[in-house]
Amino acid sequence: MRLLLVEDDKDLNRQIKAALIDNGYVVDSAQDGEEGHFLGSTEAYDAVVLDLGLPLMDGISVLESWRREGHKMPVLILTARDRWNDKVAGFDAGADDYVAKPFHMEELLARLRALIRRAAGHASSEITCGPILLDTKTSRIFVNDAQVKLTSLEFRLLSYMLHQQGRVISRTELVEHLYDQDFDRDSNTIEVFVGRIRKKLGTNMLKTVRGLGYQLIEEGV
Amino acid sequence: MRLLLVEDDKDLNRQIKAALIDNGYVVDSAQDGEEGHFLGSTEAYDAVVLDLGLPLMDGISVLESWRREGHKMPVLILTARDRWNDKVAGFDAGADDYVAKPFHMEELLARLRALIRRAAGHASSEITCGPILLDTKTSRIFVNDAQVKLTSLEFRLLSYMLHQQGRVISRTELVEHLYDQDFDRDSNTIEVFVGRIRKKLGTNMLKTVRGLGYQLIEEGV
DNA sequence: AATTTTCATTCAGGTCACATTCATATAGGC
DNA sequence: GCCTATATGAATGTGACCTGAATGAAAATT
Repeated sequence: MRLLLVEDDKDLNRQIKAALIDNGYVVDSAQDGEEGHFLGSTEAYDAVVLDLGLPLMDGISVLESWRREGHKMPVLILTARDRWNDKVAGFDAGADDYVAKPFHMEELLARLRALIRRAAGHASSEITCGPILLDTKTSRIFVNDAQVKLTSLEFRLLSYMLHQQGRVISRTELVEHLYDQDFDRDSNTIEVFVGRIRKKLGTNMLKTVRGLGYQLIEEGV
Repeated sequence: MRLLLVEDDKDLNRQIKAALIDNGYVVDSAQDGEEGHFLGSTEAYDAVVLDLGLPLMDGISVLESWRREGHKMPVLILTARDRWNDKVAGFDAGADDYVAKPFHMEELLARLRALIRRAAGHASSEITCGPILLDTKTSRIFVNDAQVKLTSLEFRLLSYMLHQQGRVISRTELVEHLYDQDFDRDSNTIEVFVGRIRKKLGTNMLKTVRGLGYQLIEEGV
């Protein structure tokens, strides 16, 4: 999952970014409203963490601008506690959630998890696809109740496909969500990972759709 | 919009219910966990406001139970401020949002609006033509609920004809939509594809209009 | 009915996308 | 700092599927 973090406070930015990366997200970060707006408009993110008090361009304006341009990614707003009128403005500008500073990192992470899985259309924190089960709070994968041990990138790839299950996902989309911005896309790493995941899962649910990409689908045969 | 409110505090229950009704919602309310769980399991709600501290059955258990049963309606949790670990548990149980008591009614309403708005974006888009069904999300074709496996170009051709169903579509139009620009149009690939699709579908709904092209039409065998 | 045109069907190359394997680079843990 | 686990890129193999030609069937035109 690829996230955008827009926060001008350097320390806080670094701190949040580190926590997100620790939790397996791919993170781009911006330190002012204009850069944040630009990134959010041009790159594909699964969610955004957006501070409201920003230099150059206000957070609410950034958000309104995205929504006007048709970007629908979930946005979690970050701002000072007890400015609840800001919250109402934020929600009406199209925010999906709100966290008051100072906050516990666990809460931010929990809200992000909820946001991302809900954006994919899943209600509970466990995402299943046939015999495959992903527990999003512990980041573990099970097949028929037996845990499957995946490496970091294997997990991220499968996790993304579980969130998007059913859809046909192109290799470029996978690359965009697994790696940050620049990536030398001339190699066949995706194919290699798909191969390894298939072997570890022991099912043939991860299908290839020739010419288009891959598809995770619940179906025996 | 129909909402369920589960809150044991009588005053608060009445107060929230009144505010919701004022805002045009239809509201059912419950005063304990068991009643709340029963209503949420048996009735169809667009969203739920759920207190955590409840008699008879705890809020988290109610929520987990719903999710296990497959109910996907958005749930907003209500509980005492600064019990942030409750929030984490709530989100991981499948909550979509959280409001701390005491709260401003405007905030609750704003969050509910955001929740409902977001949940609305998940209508599955399917296109049908008689017994043929195209699930655009998963890019699959079904005939009488049996999946038909098509190759990439076969799929694109049929998909285009489904979108244009009823119209007579010339071979050149098909070629233009299947291939980019220049194509050595001296071969009979379209005819070959049409033949293959007809065989796979097993219906004769893909008619040929002599001299003009093809037409996908809903009409018995 | 004969001829011509248009469409259907079958089939065998040949290509390209994908799978697989391995060797090397890199990172992370102790 | 070493060692193991993991990521990466290249080489090679393999099969699916697109293509085009050849043949056959069905309309349409005479």
